Amino acid sequence: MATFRLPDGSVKEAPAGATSYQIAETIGKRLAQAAIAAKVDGEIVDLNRELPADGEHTFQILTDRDPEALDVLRHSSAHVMARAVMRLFPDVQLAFGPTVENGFYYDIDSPTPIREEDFPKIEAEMKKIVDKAEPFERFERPTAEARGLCADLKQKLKVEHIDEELKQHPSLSFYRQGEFIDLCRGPHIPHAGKIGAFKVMTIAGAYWKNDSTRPQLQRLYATAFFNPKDLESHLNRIEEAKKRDHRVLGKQLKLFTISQMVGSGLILWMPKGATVRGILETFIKDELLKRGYSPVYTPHIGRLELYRTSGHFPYYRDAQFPPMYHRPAAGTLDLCQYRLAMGEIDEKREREYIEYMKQAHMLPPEYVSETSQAKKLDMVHEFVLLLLKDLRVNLPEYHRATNHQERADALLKWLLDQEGFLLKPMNCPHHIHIYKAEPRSYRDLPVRLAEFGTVYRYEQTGELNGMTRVRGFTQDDAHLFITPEQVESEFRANLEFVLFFFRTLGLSDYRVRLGFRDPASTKYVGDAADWDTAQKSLEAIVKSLGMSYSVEPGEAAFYGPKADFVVKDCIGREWQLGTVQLDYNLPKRFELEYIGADNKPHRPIMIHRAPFGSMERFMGILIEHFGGAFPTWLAPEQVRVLTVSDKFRGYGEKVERQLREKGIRVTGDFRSDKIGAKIREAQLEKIPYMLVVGDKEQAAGTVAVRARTEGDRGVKPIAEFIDCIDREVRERSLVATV
RNA sequence: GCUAGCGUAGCUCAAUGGUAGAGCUCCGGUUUUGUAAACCGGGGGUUGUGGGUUCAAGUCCCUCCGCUAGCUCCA
Repeated sequence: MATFRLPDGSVKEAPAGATSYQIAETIGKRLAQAAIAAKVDGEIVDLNRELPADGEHTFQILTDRDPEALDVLRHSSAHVMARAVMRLFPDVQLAFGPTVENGFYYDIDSPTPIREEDFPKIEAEMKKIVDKAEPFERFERPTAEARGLCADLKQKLKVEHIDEELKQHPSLSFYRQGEFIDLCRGPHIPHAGKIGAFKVMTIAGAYWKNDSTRPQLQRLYATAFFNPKDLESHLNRIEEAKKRDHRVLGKQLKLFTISQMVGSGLILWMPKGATVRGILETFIKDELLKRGYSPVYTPHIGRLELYRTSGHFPYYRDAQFPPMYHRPAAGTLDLCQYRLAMGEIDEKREREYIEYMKQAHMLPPEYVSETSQAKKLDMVHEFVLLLLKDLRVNLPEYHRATNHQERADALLKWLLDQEGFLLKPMNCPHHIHIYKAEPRSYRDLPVRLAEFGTVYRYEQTGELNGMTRVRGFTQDDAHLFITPEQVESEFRANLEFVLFFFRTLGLSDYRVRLGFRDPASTKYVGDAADWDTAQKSLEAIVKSLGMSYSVEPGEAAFYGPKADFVVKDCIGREWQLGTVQLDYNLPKRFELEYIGADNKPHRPIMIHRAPFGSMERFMGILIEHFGGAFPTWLAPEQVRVLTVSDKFRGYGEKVERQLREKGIRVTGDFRSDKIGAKIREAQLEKIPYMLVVGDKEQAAGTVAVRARTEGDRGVKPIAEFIDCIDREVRERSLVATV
């Protein structure tokens, strides 16, 4: 006999073999009918799973009112969708079908591709399944037998998954629903009839096991709810959110544009967007000066050698605009040098190199088809010989070299003489050279160098997205050079700095991510001890600030761990904004020093930080955050003067002039339109204040104030309105106060 | 980069394989107006690019470019 404690504190006893459903029945018939699943000792289980035979347990019946039940419903819906797809598409291979934030998906490999026009068919088939309300039945098989069952069902991906990851389990569970059997951990709803509403949303590609070297499957996204009303309101919410899209508002409100001619991912800030950005930049600059930062300016390009030293060029070669060399041949030889220097590489790196060569339009087919690494390197070598001859480059050291590494070295030596330049992908190497420009004493530290630094990265075409993912952007960047004792206070100050900005702008919906090193990956530089030190102090600081955060291995920068502030856009995608990064590695690479109190040289530690991240991305998120309706202190146009008829133009101009003299961003609409039309236009342009002037106002020297959010605010003397709006701006108020 | 979808006037969208059209914007005029759209007229297009099929292509097929969603990547 086991005892189960319910949420209300009451206790139920159940004999061995009893199920959650049976307990629900003892509580009430209606509850049993409404039950979706049960939660036993914190774990969600099927209603008809056998409960523990003895001991004391916590127990809860989940109904459609529990958010966790919705997750169970959606998981079951994924099975229903897969079942429908299998009926409609022959020889379908199933991969994974988990739930996600607002629904679920199933990864599918089908010889005939699924397309959007197939959705109605799939939904109709799903409806048939839901209407039949067949139960989900769980059964277990020893792992070897389970593998056999998957093989019998011709589910190759499931077999592969068992072989790769599930082998160590003694047995595996399946769920059967009618003719459909799926390897699955569960839990599930009792029967398909519980699915009240569903909709297939989109189809997209997704790599098997999220690995770009594996085959690409089709990911079918859908959502499901307990009742149709919830689905409807979910779809409405999506529609509403889309209206906040910064790409739509940016166009409507003339904040920014992107021209194909200028280039993809390159933002053209229009006057209104530039005004908002300028205000934000001034705001940051003022705050930085208060906090002991020194402004610097550095150029947009730098010598390639600089980025070879920092590691940025070799690490992110394929994500950069191609290097600039005076000699066209140098670019080609650079690629060959890169390959020779890598030597024999694994399949994954080879694939990356091939991708990069494709990008450079320099890929001989025989290189791709060649399987031997040694022969590939020989081919590159032959190609170099050809180039050197054709281009009349005299390189005796290359010819004397006896192996590919020596050849790579000889080429590199030549390349370094060629004075290649790179559009800067990062500001840090430049700032480092300002630090290095003079001897530093421990008394000078921290040195805090700040710059709105514009950087360029060649992002993959599929990644480009409005202002949030671009190829040229300006970071509100700064680099701090500090002693080990200063790590904690400086890091803490920076996190507080980011929080201050977010608070000022009313950004409260963010999460903090601690990006740590993935010990299994080779992409990181520096020794493990430095990393451990850095990661431990970082986590301790974040913890002491009382911030909630998640530690994510593999999310670190290649030179150090970081704390990122992550926000969501209007369609739920996450973007990294502010970031604070701890770096023990670049100071080593650049041999940075300061003279300590002991009169001996010491190595400083660096902090990279950008509270906004990039002006472009931040602006994009801010547009969505405010729905394009900026608070008065940020609004590109704060006030519009509207004349009731153009008889009052003279007075309107006087009001406009008085406001402009006080630094208020104001325009006048003196056209011969009706006042209603002018108001409508100003409302649509999301201007915080409209001042209506006509007969009465002209006579009394007043303005009739209309706030965008509040409507008519009554008549005020001009001077009083100026005082009010002035205060609102100085206080950086997020709401209208006039 | 990959998978799927989409590219028609400055913007939002129409147009069975058969003469490219509407609303807004813009320009000219009339109107002189009191808190979310006054009226009349006009301009505007090699239907993203290049090729193909056809008596005939915005529409069907191929190429490239761009955009959208997702995946991979993200210093």
